Amino acid sequence: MTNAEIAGSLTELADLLEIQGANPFRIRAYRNAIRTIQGLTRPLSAIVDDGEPLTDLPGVGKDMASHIGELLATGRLSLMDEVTAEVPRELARLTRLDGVGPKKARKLWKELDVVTLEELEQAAKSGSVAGLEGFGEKSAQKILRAIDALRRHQGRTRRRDAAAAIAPLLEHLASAPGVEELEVAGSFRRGSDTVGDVDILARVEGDAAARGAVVEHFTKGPGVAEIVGAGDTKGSIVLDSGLAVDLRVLPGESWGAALHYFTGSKEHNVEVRRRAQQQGLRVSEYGVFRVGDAEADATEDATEEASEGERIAGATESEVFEAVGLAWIPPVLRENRGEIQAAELNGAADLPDLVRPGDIRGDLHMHTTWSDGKNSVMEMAEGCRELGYAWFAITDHSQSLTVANGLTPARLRAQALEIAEAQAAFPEIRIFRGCEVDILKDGTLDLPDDMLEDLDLVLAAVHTHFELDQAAQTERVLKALAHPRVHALVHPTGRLLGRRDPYPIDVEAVLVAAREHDVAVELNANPRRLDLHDRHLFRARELGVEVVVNTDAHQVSQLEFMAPGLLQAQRGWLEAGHVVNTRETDALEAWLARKAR
DNA sequence: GCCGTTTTCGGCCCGACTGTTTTCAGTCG
Repeated sequence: MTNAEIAGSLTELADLLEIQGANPFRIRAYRNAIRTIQGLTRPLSAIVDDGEPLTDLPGVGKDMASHIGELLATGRLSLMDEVTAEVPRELARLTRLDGVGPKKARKLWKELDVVTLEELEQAAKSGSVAGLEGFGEKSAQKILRAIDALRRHQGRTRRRDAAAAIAPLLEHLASAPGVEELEVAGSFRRGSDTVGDVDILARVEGDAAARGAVVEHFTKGPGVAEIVGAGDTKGSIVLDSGLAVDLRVLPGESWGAALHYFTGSKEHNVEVRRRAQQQGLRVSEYGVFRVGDAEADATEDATEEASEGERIAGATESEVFEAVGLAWIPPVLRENRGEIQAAELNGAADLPDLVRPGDIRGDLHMHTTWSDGKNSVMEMAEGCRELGYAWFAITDHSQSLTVANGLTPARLRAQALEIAEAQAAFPEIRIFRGCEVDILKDGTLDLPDDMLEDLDLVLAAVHTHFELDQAAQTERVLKALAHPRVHALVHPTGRLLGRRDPYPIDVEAVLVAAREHDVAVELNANPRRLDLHDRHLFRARELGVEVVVNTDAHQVSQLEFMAPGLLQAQRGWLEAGHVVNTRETDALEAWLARKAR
């Protein structure tokens, strides 16, 4: 079982235990362990195989270790069987509805015998939900809306699409009177590949009326399809695209605390607060406060401020981190994957020096009109020159990918002439001649060895037979990695965000093999792919597998995809030294030449 | 169910909103 599957099983168990009415702190213990598992970069199976005790993992004790062990060994959980004997399994699904948690789900089940979404919908329409104690007519209506929303809008929005959607709104907000500063927080700021909704923060100096006016201005912005709510501190709207956007208006004294709080991740925030608590501090979106002991509080004025404790930070994010003994942590790292430990000031903070756009010297994956690209070799060269690259590679598709007009050996040789012409026209850039070669179903490559030996660069790619099972798919790719001419495995899992899941493949085995055969893995920077995932990039870094960030541009404008790619690379903790395309021309030539001809 | 710089018991992240109440439980981010 994969870590995700194990986390999924434990989450379902925790949901059901919660509905069953288990000790809330026991539930929290499950969630803590799940969070740890979700943050792991190594497979739990590998940890067990290496003989390391699972109880070394934070939040994992004796019981949790045994649950995980059971799942790994048998794929089942005996405790789950016990719980589902009492609580219907489908009930956990109801808690996914907005406004329905474990308590309400339990009540609906016990009192109305409601288990499924359909049954709940009927009960809400018939009026029996509104008649329940603790529920009312509004609750019933809210449940119906939530059911509708769950059915209608499940998906997440790609970050780049979200950026485009909110750009006019941000411009509109910037012109609102009293707005001193604007920042997009949430997963958007953390550079996630997709976002659920967008959180915008606005710093406004002034009274409640001034803040309320900014919220009202926000609700009248461009593209607003629906106003969900609007008050003095917060407004919620839905854009025409269906993207939900929240605005929060804040005074300067808590700007940094709010920015930190609303940037998240939730897991990161929980960890920071737990840490603060151990130091006698309280962290909230309003600031960092020293917790006074109860007696001292009683002797002070009974004002709200006194009971809140002394504010020691809040205006900037840096001072919030500093107040809890941490260096400022870049938002891309805030996933509770070890960044808090790395930021400990008294442990000489050793946060990674993340790869930056200025480090990039070139791009090793792009297409031209020879296969399915929109621009010529010459035009791509011009585009790369404008980006200031030292080098780049032309890598059209190989012959078997006929839908993309893949190149036969003869056409590849003909293309060499055109590349030579471009090289002559652009002497300041080194142009490499490569190919994105298909990995065939049996793991062999789509071009004869003599052709592969004639190229500067060989990228290996899966474009077909996504239907193979994990064992077969993995074996197929491992065979390709073992070919002595392959420099990199590109878009290694084949996912298309929001459209196609990764094909089943053992990424851990692929990374280990890549290390063994000295093959780089690609981070495909196309915002629809962003493949590899950041967690796998982190793992590649751990294993010492080289990463190459490529745009896979099919037209000149797509060369700009390097930016979203680098954001994801940063989320994988990659530094310039881990990324192949930060190398200067000489070093890159040596890197290419290491694969014996 | 986990954990320990007040350690083997007694704690466990924080604040706000909503709808239902008449002082609060449940839910959310």
